[in-house]
Amino acid sequence: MMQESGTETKSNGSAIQNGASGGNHLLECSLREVRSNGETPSVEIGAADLAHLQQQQALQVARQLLLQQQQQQQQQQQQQQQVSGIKSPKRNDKQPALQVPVSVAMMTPQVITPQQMQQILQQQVLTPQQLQVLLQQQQALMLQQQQLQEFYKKQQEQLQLQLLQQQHAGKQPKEPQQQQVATQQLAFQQQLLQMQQLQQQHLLSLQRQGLLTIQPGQPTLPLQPLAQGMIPTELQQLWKEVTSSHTAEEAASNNHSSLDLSTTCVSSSAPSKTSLIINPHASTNGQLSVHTPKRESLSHEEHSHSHPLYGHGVCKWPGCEAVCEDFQSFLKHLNSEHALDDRSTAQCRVQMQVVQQLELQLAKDKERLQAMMTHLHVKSTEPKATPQPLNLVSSVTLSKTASEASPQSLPHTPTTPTAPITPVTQGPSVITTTSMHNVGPIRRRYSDKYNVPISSDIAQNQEFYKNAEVRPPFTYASLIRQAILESPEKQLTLNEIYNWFTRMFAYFRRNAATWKNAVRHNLSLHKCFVRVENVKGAVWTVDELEFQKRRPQKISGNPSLIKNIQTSHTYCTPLNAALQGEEAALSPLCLWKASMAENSIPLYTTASMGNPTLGNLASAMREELNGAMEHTNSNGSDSSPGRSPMQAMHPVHVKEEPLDPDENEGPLSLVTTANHSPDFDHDRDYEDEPVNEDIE
DNA sequence: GCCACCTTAAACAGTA
DNA sequence: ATACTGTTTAAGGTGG
Repeated sequence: MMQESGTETKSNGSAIQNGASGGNHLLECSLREVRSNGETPSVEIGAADLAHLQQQQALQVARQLLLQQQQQQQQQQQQQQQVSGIKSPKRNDKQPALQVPVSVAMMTPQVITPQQMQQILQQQVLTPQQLQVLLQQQQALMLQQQQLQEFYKKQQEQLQLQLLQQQHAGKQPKEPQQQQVATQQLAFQQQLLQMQQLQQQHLLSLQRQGLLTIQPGQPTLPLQPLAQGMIPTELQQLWKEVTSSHTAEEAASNNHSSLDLSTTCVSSSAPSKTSLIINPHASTNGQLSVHTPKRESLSHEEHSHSHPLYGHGVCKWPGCEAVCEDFQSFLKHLNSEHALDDRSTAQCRVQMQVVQQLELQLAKDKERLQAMMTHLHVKSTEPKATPQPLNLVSSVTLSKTASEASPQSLPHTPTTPTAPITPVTQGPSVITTTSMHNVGPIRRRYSDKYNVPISSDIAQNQEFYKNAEVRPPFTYASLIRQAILESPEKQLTLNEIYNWFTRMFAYFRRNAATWKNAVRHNLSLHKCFVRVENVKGAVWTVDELEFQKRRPQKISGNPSLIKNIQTSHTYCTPLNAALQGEEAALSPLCLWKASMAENSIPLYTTASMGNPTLGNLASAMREELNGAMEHTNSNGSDSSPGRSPMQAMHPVHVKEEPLDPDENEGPLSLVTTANHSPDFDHDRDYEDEPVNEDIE
């Protein structure tokens, strides 16, 4: 799955700036983690996930160990104190001369930085097991160092106390004792140095193995001076950035447990003065504001149903997962366990890093998409030297059915023309949005042969339509019919139809007045839609007979029918025609398939393969394409997943038995009668929803 | 260029 | 008065 080549090393320009120097060890760890992000190559999400998971597991174990060891250390220290008989309430500040200068680097666990870890991940040379081992090694090193640090600090403290006591006790000769302690500390420092060397060796060995590449300008070990504490304004800025993150990214990031690398750092250090000035409220609501970038003034209740940190009775704070029975207890938990402290702040930073990585990933995929589109555009236009628009869709000779698919929407879709919100959406959208090049007519019609059953298309591309503001390649009539048929009662009120549109298609969440008007217009115009007075008002049903009427007629009346008959069964489902009704519509998938088939464009197998969803999409496309090619001119059953067996039927006119159309789940009994053109009802042309689908 | 189909816009009426 | 529902007409775009 991990396909990143690691060639992308562009900096994301981390917003976090290096603080001057604050000496806050706690924040240092976390800050460093975050800052390293600046040079961090983006990593496939899959890899990141893996890393997060493994890190979390390792950290959990590490924390437990750390706790135990800390306790042991305390016991040891107590014993030592008892032996030396030293005790004093006061602390160090006073004896700078005796303080052993410990470099910041020494105080900072020099484990592999996230950045380095990412590099490793990017190399894709490690198996999950290897990663696990690495992580464990890192954790172990971290632990050791932490222990040493703890011990060292205590030693220093002890030294101070001794000195103080001696001072108080009179001017007795203190040299011996001091020297003793100093020696002790010296030895300890040496231990720390050894530890560092050990870690360095570890890193070097990794490097030698090619698992880790250290960037030239970057010091490996004593990592760059850690960012010290941040000033409030910086923190607030960070908060802003965090809370203004893209929704999709947030959703994604919420699913990622943070690296939580800072936790261990935090646990061992004293409270820092950098502790933020952001009030706890802000911190808790800060994430809420993700969706409602407003402020804390909003009551918790308002968010009770959408709090990003609460779901399924569990606290979603990275690495927490505490069970909270209700929202109130969750709030309690949030304010107590995740109040504004160093730890929470550090975790937040890590989360920021996660988000930034996701953003990078998104940017990369967008770029890739652009490149693909550019490439395909050139290919489809240049070689053929056809006046056809770059539009993939249009580049194919499409018949009217699918025709309207693209274009108009472009102007209509204000959102990024390039990128659908989700990766999944990108597939289809790519096709429909190719028009972003603004070349060619806005509207195109697709060939009937590419007809795809609306139901299967919608089912297959449901997520896409829900998330991408791409106009579905179906006529209003088809969509309305689909909405009605999907309902349990096979009948819907106008409002319910509206709701279906908005629920199923992101595109119809805008310009409501326009498309609602169109819906009403279609309901009134087409005979196939029957208004039925109900107890609670009027509902709309579909007269399948009427609906199916026209298609055959069309076919019969149109010279191109014959051709369509052959081709249509290739792509479309007769059943669809019968059951689903408008099969004429072209799904993005089909469009793409069609374009690829006709343009001899290699099957899409790469780009998004790293993404499961895209991978599925791609495979689905391949499947469809293959099916299309194989079944051309054959009545063979259509095996593509989205289609029902009926779809394989010959696309001739399907006649329904005199059954109540409304009760039909599909054309109950279908009788294929070779075209019966006779009854073409010209009066209501619109009823032929047949084939025109528009895509914007 | 014509025709058919579809979309969009708008006017209008009835009803809650 | 307003909003919603439903009908109808007109205009424009697109493909056959």
